Amino acid sequence: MTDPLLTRLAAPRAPTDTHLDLTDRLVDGWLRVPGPLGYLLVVVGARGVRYLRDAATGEDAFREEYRRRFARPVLASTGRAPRGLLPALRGQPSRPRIDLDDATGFERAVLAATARIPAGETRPYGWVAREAGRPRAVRAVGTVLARNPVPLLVPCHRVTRADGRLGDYMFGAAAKATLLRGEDADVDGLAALADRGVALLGRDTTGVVCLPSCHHARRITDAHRREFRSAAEALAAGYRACRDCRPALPA
DNA sequence: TTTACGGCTGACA
DNA sequence: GTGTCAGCCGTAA
Repeated sequence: MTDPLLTRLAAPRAPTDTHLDLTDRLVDGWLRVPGPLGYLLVVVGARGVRYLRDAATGEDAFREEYRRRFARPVLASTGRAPRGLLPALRGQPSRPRIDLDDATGFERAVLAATARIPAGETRPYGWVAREAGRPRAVRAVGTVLARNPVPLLVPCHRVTRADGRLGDYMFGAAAKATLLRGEDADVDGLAALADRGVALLGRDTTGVVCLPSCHHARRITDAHRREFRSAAEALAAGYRACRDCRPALPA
């Protein structure tokens, strides 16, 4: 019904980026900023953060990769980090502007769904696929997240395998665990549940079933916690899906 | 237009 | 418990 292009054209222009000088408004610029695991290289365009990678990549490789991927050059920025970027990288609830104009519709849907995963919680790839409106495109979700232009800002480290293992990560599986622990996720507890084949946790007083990392699940007392190995098992026991973490239950 | 390739998943040894 | 395989699907070349 509404043409996305028209929507964008009709949108009010972004406020002037006072932290950028004229050059930065014409050409994307990269800068080096501290991140949770070490320094990062970040490309900032006039519309927001466009690209972020580990500084260990090396500046030359970083610039080359950016040029190849976005078909445009990137210069060293003379500006400072845009508003909100540094706090967001420190884990504070800050939302720097992110420019995903080059992403496809599917990529944007995947990144948007991933961005909705609360800090300290995890969701399976299949959950992201469902939230993105392509429930069977699980593998494709992995492909999108593997090339997430703005990791950390779009928290792809919170997307894990369906069996409870953490799965792979752009910066390495160990970094994924470190980041999650830094958000106070109970990585070891979740792994222990997964090892026992527990896929969902229910609260018998409410009949609501959650993904194990859901903040509601963490508050279930031992006396009222009910463990389920599958969604079908929870459904058969009369439980309904938590409205926050939205585990997939068969219809 | 076609093909190959994954940060996956579920089923079955 | 672990290993393998086929199926899945959006992208890039």
